[in-house]
Amino acid sequence: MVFISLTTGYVGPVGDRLISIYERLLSAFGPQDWWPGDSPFEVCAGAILTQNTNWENVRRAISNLKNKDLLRPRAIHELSRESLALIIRPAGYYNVKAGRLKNFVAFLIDEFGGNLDTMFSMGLETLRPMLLDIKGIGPETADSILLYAGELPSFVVDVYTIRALMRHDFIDGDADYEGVRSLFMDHLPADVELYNEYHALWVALGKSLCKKTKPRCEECPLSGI
DNA sequence: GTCCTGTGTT
DNA sequence: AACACCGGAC
Repeated sequence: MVFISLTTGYVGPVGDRLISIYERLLSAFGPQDWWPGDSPFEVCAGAILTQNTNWENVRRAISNLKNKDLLRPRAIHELSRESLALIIRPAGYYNVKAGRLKNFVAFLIDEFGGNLDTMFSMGLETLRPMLLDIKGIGPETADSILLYAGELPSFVVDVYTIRALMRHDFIDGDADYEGVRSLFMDHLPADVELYNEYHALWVALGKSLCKKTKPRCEECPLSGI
């Protein structure tokens, strides 16, 4: 099926399991067509703004930036943190996130002349540790930028992924970010479209059924897997 | 473990 | 009024 055309080799029994989970999610929710962003830079900004924040509030903050023609690296670099904070206010944590956005664009401008194509041409293994060195860019934000803005095959793990995997006993309670990311990357082909869709499907599951409180487990497409 | 914060839901 | 929201720094 889809799996065969994506596969570069045998991915093992764990990979087979991960693929069957993927196929169930895809059947239940359909293709998600992420990321909601008109440009790679918008995706980078969205990845920072959505930290622990619902997407609707992020969308408002991005809309504010667009309306002022400020959704550009140079523009954000030249804005004061205080001014930027007021503009992204709907996203919450606005003082923190204004600093984080400016940290990212300072890195982008200093290291790559403000050019995202140049940044992503560094490749996954080189770029990921560089992104993680930026204050305010943690593993989930870095992987979201790499995968959804750069189209580099870095699997994104989030609270929804962890929660669902724990509820189905695929991972235990002390599982950390890198461990769960490795679970996917060590057993699946390094395929951008697969990683894109798979993460988006975990989010679809987490928002609709596998919620923090009052999960609707009886409707779970993964029951009995 | 605690802090950072607006907006919608319960 | 309390909780939840595609985290990360300290």
